[in-house]
Order: sequence, then structure tokens, then C-alpha cells
Amino acid sequence: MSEAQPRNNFIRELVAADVATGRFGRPVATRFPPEPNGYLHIGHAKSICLNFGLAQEFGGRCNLRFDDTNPFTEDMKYVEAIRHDIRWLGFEWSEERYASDYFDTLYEVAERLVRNGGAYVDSQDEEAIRENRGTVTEPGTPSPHRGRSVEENLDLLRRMKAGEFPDGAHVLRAKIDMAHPNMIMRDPLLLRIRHASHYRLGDAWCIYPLYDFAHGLSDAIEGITRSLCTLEFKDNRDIYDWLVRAAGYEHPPLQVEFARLELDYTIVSKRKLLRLVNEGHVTGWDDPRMPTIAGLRRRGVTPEAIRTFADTIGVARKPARVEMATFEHAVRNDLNMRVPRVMCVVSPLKVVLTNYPEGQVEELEASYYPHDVPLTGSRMIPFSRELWIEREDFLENPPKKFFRLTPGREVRLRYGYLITCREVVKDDRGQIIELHCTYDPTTRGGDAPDGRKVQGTIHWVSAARGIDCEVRLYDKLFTVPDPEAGGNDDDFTAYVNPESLVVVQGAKVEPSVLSDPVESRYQFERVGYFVQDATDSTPARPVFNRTVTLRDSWAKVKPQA
RNA sequence: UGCCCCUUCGUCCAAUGGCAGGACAGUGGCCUUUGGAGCCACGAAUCUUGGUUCGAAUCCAAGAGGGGCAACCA
Repeated sequence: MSEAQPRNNFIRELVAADVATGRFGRPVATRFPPEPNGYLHIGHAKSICLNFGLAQEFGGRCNLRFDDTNPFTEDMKYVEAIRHDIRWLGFEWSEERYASDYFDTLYEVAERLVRNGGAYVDSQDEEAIRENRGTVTEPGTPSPHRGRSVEENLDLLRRMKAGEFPDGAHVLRAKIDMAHPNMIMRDPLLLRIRHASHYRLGDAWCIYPLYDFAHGLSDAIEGITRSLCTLEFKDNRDIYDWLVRAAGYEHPPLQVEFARLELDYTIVSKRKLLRLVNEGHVTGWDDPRMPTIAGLRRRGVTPEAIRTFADTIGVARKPARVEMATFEHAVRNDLNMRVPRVMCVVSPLKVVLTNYPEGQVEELEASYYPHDVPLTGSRMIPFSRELWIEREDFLENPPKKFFRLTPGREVRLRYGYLITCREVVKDDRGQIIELHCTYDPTTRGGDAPDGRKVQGTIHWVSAARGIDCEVRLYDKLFTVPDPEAGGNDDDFTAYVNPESLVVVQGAKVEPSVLSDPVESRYQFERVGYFVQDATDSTPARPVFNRTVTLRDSWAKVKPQA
């Protein structure tokens, strides 16, 4: 499946200009640099599409680099999940690298910085460092250790590395300017002591670089040309440039910032997503309500839909909040053209065809695809005297423009027969328990030989041969468009949508799906797109996750109950 | 409050000094064996005020509004 030309954006123009002028003297090189401390989400997908897409388009390369500088939070299981998700999205990296590959080089740079007076060992505690940094309106105060001699600094740094000091005893800081208007530049921390096992390197190190120290230099080592990151790193660009210059790289990479994706009714903060998992608001990183790649996959979303979505939203420097409708459109648009239609009654109401022979079952042919989808194929569906129809497809006292079944009205059973409702059967409490209808034997397949038109077509499943299944109706994760808006970090869980998952037992699906593998996607006609759940669905007990509803123009005209 | 960034239809993105355009959403219609899909049409924006220019969304200035930065997180 070919995707349209990527739409233009300012980064693409920068890269095109680089190529035209030969600015870096090397081919286009980008990187996707996740920290292996959580799962990738839809926001990362935007970055992945950008970085890998640019490399592809300009004949360059794109590395996958794990930014693993914090031994407290990182884990190999995240590395594996991240690799899997990127490949599932349809991208392959040129090389797999790790910031931890560069710890030796980073340490050499640190010593060199110390030798030429560009860095010093500070022995203030964490709190003192923070206080002495000053505020946005007041300059910081230099550390009492700022004037240490090169010899002393070198000695301390080596002993830090050798493990002679406990966590927090010393840090290595760049010596820049404690009064710098950019807070980031007030002698930023480079190395800190952490007596912790690294998930990859074990106990080889007890000093670990901070993001600012590791990132730009890692880019430079890999020969990255444009280092793409999100807007909140704008201020870090100063230290990025300072470091790659200090380390002596020619034609160093250039950082370019773009706006991260904010999607309505969900969140894309790894830290907050982790909380949803830990506090049990969802069942895991791959809960289909999660905006993670793993969650979207389990929800039934395709990689193509995600890539199209990424292209649709574009890339800019303005913080942007995208409507869920934009995402849903990308999903429906893709699914519409590729998945077979089958019938499933989510909330069944029994229909008895009083003039249909008892015990008879016929097999009717039903196309998998509508006329306007260029795919072919069909299956046979059993038709019998007793059927299930959707409870909401019958109304005893219908409002205007209700085209479905009502007393005395004729409707079409899709690919079946025209039926007319003759009698409404209720229980003692007045609840409708079944409908008695008659069918017109001359309308097999759904066409009337006399050419009469029926306004409504409804879906159905044979009661004799329908399969019991579980249907999981997923909806937006939060009840408000921006759950993080309050500013209070703790508030967002209060907005978790209690109806984000509605589990329906006793739905009835046509038997054809039994032979399909798990993760098969369908459109349940008139209901929505669904996928057989990857982990819970079995032939004995099929489970279907709703990926997205169909557009429902009836919902707009329907009078509110 | 210091520094930095941003500001175009309801939303997202184009227009790179020369007719403000697309997508999503919305509205009306056509079509329809999915109230799906598709097709047609309609409405909808350059934050404000000055300046430069034959000509400004675009360049300059001021203002307003929004966002980021004061973790030994990334």
C-alpha cells in the first residue's frame, strides 16, 4: 500500500536545504532516542514517522538509540517492547545504539573538560545546588568548589569513577555561567554518582551521565545531522551546542525542536501512563484504552492508520492539540478499505419468523465487502426461523425518520429476507422479550421481485447457529479533552472515563468468524470496527474489541431520550 | 517576574513579499441491500496597532495572548 507524498513541513525543508548545500558533508542521519523506561505511545509514533521518514526520503539513515543514562528506571523488557513496536509500525533502523555504548567516550570528554577548565567537581548537596542555581529573575551563586584546581578536580573525578564516594557526594558540572539568563546554562550537571546496577552494563559504572551530557555527544558520535526533539528541549539547545563544540566535533549535529503531539481525551506522558498502569485504572501498557502503540495494536488499529495520522497532523513549532476525530478518521479510513464485513448482534432481541418452517436452516451468500471496496470474497451465513436482531433496531413508538423495525413495518435483513413485524411479545413487567414477524419467501437475498423499496436494512444473526461471544466496547480514556489542564499533577486520574470500557456478554456473532485467527479485524456491519482480542479470544469463547465505532449520522438526528 | 519559543477557518497543517488553500469536524443535498462508504454544495481564519513596500499571513517595531525553562528525570 503506497502512501501519498509526505506533506511539507519546516524540518523537511531544513533537511532538503542541508542536502542541497552539503552542509554537513555527510548523508542525512537522524535518530529515534527513547529511554527504555516505558512503552512507546502515539506521540512517539509521530517522532518515529518523522525521523525514519526523513531518512527514508532523503536516502539517509536513522538509528535507534536507547537513551539509557538512568539505571534506576530502565529495563531490558522496555528495550524489547520498543523494538517490537517500531518494527510493527513499519520501520527498520540503520543501527541499534545505546547511550551506554558511549560511557567511556563520555568519561574521556569529562576528563578533557576538567583539564581545560571547562568542568569541575561540585560537592554541595542536592538541595544546595538547587538553591544556588538562583531563580528566573535572580542570578545563581557560584559553588564554593567552583574554583578547585585542575589537579583536585581530576583526582575527585577519578575517585568518583572508582567508586570511592557514596551517591550524591559529588557531581561533575560544566563551568559556564551561574548568572546565565538561560537557567539550563547555570553550570549544568554532567555526571552523578549512582551505585546502581545498569540493566545492560551491570556494575561497570557508578557514575552516570545526565541527559544533557549524553545526548548531544551521542548524536555527534553517530554523525547525526539533524537531531529532532520536542519543544521543551529548546532551552537545552544551548548546552547541546556548547558541549559538541567543546568536544571538538566538526559540523556537529544541529538540534531542531517541534511540537509534541497532544491528543484530546488522552494523555501522552510516559510518567502518567505508568501511573494509570500502576494504580490499576487500566489493565496494563497494552490495555486497548491506552494511547500506547501496544494498546492501539490490541485495540485493532493498524500501523498504516497511525502513519497516515502522523502525516495528517503535520509538524510545526506551535504546541498543538489534535481532535480525536482526526485520529478516528484515519483509523476508519484505513479499516474501511481492508477489513471484511460480518454480522454481530451486540444486544440481542429475539425475532421469530412465524411463517418460516421449523427446524429449517438455509445458507445464504453474503459478500465480505460492499460494492465500493475493491476487494472480493464472500461467506455463507445460516438463516433460520429464530433470529437475533439488535435491540435498538426495534422501537414500538418510533420517532420521525426512524427507518428500522416497528410494529407493522417491513425492513430488510441484510443479505436475508424482507420481514414485517406482526406482534410484540412482552413479559409481565412489560419488557419486550421477542418479536413475531413474517418473512417474504420471494425476497431471498434481500431484493423484492416487485421492486418495492424498504427504507431500513438491519443486521441479524441466526439464533440456531449464532455464536456467543464477549464484546468489549472501548471509548475515550478520559471524560475531558485535556485531563492535564488543571496543572495539578494528581488531578488527571479523577477524569478517567468510567465508561471507557463496557464489557458485553452474550453478544451473538455469525459462525464464519470461528475459523479466523486471533487478531483478525472486521467491520461488524452497522456497529463498528472490531478485532479479535490477541490474548483473551479463543474459539470456545471469542472476544472482540471495538476499535472504533462507525460514523453514526442517525445519532445526530435521533431525538434525545 | 528573567530568558526563550509560538500566534492562519471550531481543530490540525499549507501558502517562503504577488488571487489565503487542504484535511478533519459542521451544515444541506445526491446515492445507497451498512443511517457505513462515496459524490456534490455551503459556511468558516491571517491576534492588535503602527511601520517598510507598488504589493505583507509573510519583513520590522510595540502591545496582547498562549507555551517552555529554576529534577543529581529525559
